[in-house]
Amino acid sequence: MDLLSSLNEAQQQAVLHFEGPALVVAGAGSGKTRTVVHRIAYLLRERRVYPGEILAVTFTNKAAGEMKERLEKMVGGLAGDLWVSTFHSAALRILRVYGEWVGLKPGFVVYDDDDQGTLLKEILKDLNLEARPGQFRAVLDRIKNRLGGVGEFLREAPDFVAGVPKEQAAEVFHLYQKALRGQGAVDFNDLLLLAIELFEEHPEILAKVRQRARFIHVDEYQDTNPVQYKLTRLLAGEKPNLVVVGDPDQSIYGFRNADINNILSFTKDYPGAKVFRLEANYRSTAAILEVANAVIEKNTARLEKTLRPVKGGGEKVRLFRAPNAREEAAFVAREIARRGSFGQIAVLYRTNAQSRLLEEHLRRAGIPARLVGAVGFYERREVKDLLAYARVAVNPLDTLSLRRIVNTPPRGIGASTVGKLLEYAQKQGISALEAFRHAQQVISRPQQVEAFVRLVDDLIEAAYDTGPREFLKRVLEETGYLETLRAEPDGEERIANVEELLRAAGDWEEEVGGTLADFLDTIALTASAEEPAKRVQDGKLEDPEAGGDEVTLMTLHNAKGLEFPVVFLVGVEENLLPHRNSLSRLEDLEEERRLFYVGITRAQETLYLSYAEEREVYGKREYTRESRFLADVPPELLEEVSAFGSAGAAVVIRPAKVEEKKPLGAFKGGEKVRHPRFGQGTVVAALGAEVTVHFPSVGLKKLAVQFAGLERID
DNA sequence: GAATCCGCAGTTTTT
DNA sequence: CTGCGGATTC
Repeated sequence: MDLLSSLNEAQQQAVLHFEGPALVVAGAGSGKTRTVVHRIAYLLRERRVYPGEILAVTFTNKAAGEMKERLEKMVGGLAGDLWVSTFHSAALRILRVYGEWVGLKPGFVVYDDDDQGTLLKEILKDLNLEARPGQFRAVLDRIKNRLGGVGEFLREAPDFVAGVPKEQAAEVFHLYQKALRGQGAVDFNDLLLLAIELFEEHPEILAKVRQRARFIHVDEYQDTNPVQYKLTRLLAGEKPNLVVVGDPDQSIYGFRNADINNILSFTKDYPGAKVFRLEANYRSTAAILEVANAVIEKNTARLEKTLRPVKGGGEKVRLFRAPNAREEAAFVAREIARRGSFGQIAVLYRTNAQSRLLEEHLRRAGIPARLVGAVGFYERREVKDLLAYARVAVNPLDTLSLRRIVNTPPRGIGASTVGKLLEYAQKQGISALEAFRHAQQVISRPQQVEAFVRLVDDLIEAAYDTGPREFLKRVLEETGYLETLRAEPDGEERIANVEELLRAAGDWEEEVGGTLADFLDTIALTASAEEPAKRVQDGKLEDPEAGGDEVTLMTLHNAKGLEFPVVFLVGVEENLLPHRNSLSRLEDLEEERRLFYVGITRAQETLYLSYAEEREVYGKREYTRESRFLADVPPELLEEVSAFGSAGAAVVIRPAKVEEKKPLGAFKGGEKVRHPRFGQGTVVAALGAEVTVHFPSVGLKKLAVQFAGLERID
């Protein structure tokens, strides 16, 4: 297959880039992944680069999987040796090999946000600090995500953070780190920080890894944080063959310390970097793109870029003003019912809390829907309980997990017993499990604890030679956990979740394979958005692949990178989009605007915007008004619809003819044409009455369709 | 030690 | 409104 012929001029240029740094500014729907995949194939085929020298970093495991799949299709078996991974997975993989060089214990586990929160809460409680754990986690993340560490934090933070003096916050941070390491655990941020530490202290290891990453691609570069930036720099080295791909207009993870400046100043950070701009948009109609462009133009933190439609014309954007959130949801359900073909439709919102009403109305209307990434599957209590058994078996030092399972299901080992045993552990300087072994010296009725220790020892033994599925089944058998669940109010659903976990474990064994410890690693690095989606119809978890014709519900953040023929973007109102917590700072407001932009650019054909003038927040009624961002939508591209009308179909209040404001003529991107003077060429983009054509003879030309006298060649 | 009840805080987004 | 933690009761 020809690597270039199916690409437009800008994409080709990017693909042909060989050595040195390059920035690919890839607008929404501009064929970004395609370009990266083709470039890798080009390196392999035309430049004779070994697959074992190429690293591609993506933002999610899902994206990594998709890229790998596409590469396999293009280059076949060679793809097996490529390194395609997220930052975190890559770091973990390195630390599994070299972790001991930076003080990690062999079986260390990765704590997720939940565990991080639990640990933090305990420390705060021990110190009698009245701080909000939620806020405190943000502080912790900040310290860990911005390189400067505690020193910088103490220098630059205000005197009080999360309700406590910053010196005390720093103390909590130290205790937290100590507790983590003490039980052989690392958190998400540690993965990257320790990788950096490893590289800086052991240049020989860095040199080795660099061999494996002579050509580096970083996708979604606009979402990298300072730590990831540093890691990239280290890997790229003195002579960086580094291609970063991204779109500052889609930078929406600032709250997680992603720094949009990483992409904005790439050409300064990497002198001599080439810049390629992918602006031809293959996804959306001209109308939708014009709206998107008009909205994002208002931002200041940008790289100049305008999306150019390949598709023509299109319907106007529809706006529905609902008297309240209930009516808004009802409108969405009615419109969807009217349209049919649910699989093409997505409903996007700013906050997860908004999904509830929508779910309810869709269910009532009998519309099948799937909820992406809401209540994390791996965050459910019953799932975490079972996995805690696995974690203890793999890493007996994991006290957090040990405490979780010690009385789950209830086996007569209550809080006071555990308290005594932990105190003993502390005093003796031994691990919690060791203290459990000495139960008869500590408590008066040690039988239950002794039985529990036997169970744990059995499981530790089993963990050596048992796959995840069988291991989990064994836990169920030996603990009688299922029976306990059955007695609970929503036991049936919980049991279904347990079954789903077993199924997931079985699938993993088939598709990936490995030890129980590997399985835990996979789970730790899987984001909720990548999990099996939740079916709204029956409330149970099912295989997302199994379904087909379902409406997709998700947050704007989760929608990045996806596209749908029909998109409903709901809650376009003040305090929600932009969110109330983002109103005071300009940077935050701009990020909210980018979120709006991301939402708009998900739509291929039809875009609905809606908001509610009244909405219940925490059961309290609140009044709101339309989002300030709506003012930036060109009025002539907006069409207001009403809920009233026969059969409940949306009725256009101000019917305006859907004029083809920018007729595209007959040309489409990729088509071959002949020009009277320039000869044969390929259409790169068609924007309104103007087409951009690449001619081998003279390069890129912008031509007016009307006058150019272009002829299509078949 | 376990079960039940009450009060209050929390929801912005997540690798 | 929900879910969690703490207090109260069995």
